[in-house]
Amino acid sequence: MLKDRSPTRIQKKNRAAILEAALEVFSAHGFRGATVDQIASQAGLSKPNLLYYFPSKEAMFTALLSELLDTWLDPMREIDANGDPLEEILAYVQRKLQMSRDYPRESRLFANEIVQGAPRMLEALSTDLRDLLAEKEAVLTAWMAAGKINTTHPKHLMFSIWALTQHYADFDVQVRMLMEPEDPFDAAPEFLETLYRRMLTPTS
Amino acid sequence: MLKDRSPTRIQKKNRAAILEAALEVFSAHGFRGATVDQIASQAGLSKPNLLYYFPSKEAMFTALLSELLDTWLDPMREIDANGDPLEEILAYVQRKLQMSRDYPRESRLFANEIVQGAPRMLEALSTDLRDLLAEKEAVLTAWMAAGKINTTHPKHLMFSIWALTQHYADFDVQVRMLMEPEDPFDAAPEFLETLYRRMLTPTS
DNA sequence: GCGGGATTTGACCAACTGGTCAAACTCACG
DNA sequence: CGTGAGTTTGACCAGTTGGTCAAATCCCGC
Repeated sequence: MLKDRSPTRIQKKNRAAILEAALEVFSAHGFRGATVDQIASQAGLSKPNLLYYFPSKEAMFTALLSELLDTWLDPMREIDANGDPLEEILAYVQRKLQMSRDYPRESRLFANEIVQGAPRMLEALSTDLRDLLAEKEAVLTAWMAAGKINTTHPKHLMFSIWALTQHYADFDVQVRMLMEPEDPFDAAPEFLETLYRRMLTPTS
Repeated sequence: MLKDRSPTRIQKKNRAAILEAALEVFSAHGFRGATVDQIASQAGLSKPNLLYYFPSKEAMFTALLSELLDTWLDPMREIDANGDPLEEILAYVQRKLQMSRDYPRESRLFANEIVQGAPRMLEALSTDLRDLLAEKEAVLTAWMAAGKINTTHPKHLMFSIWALTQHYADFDVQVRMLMEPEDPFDAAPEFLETLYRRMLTPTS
């Protein structure tokens, strides 16, 4: 039986290996489509051994989600209310795009879950994400009121950034198929910078 | 045994009921997550009866995809090379947004499939969608060359329209959760019109 | 090097799932 | 009507899946 003392060396290594394997499999097949056997073989462990470290498949999934959500929201946290408004937003867009390039599995994990109604994630989203969005929405609104950036609906502005950047990770196969042999990430940064610069530069 | 003569009244009704139920269930749970029993009970038929009309779960899914893909691409087909460039694009964005509002299940069906690598759809996409995109890309390029709209990467422009409009259907739960009690579709049309107007209006 | 907790696993189980099939039922039409 | 094709289904099957468990093995501090 696994006690909840401070984790041993082996526990740390195996839990990490399991979560890494779970990310690989869950992001590719969704919760229902993934099997514990797949995760086990991906992690190089036996199925009963996985269930020694996590009480259930569900527990692996939620552990993975809560471990990743924080990292996933970091680019938004870094938006600095005291920086130059337009440059702050453009930098946020680029950070988010970078996340799609570097961590597409994480993006697809969340996408899979939300498309299906986020049954296991809605609670986390409705606290962490909601609070963070409210905070940054206030920053955007202040910038708009001060005439630093063009006025628009701040929430839809944020949604648009998420949609555009995550699209390159979530719909990767489609985008790559339509762009081959080019790499979508070659032109995407410039495209998005141009788009948001034109969108937000104040028309004095 | 089901012959491939012209369909009887009953065949038409039941095939339609099955595909409607399949759309409901597949779009909510993905291919792997959906069960034939679920589809059967949603359609008000018995499981063996479904398998009388379709040889397998896979066949229901692919029948559904090929039936819907055409409709899904219609808004893009309607882009008129002889219309006013900016207005044509803005109208396309609105048609696509309307699709997300009126047919969110279709959007999520495709999203589910593409996020997971589009294993059963890549072939259709790589012919129908690829050809259509190539055609409309040429139109966009001509408009840009003629100075009718601002110059950007035409493929990324199309991707951005898909990403932004489908986001409201695919991530519906998240968007609604963050906007409640407002309806996202109230402000979305205006937001997207403003965005693409600013993005594409030629800077003479 | 040994004792006991930590870790690992083969064997197993019950539930579920896609699919089959023969028998029953229904319906259109002569 | 009656009859044969079209339609429906209860019972069933084999493979898969999440999860259990007792026994075996490993590993660390003494």
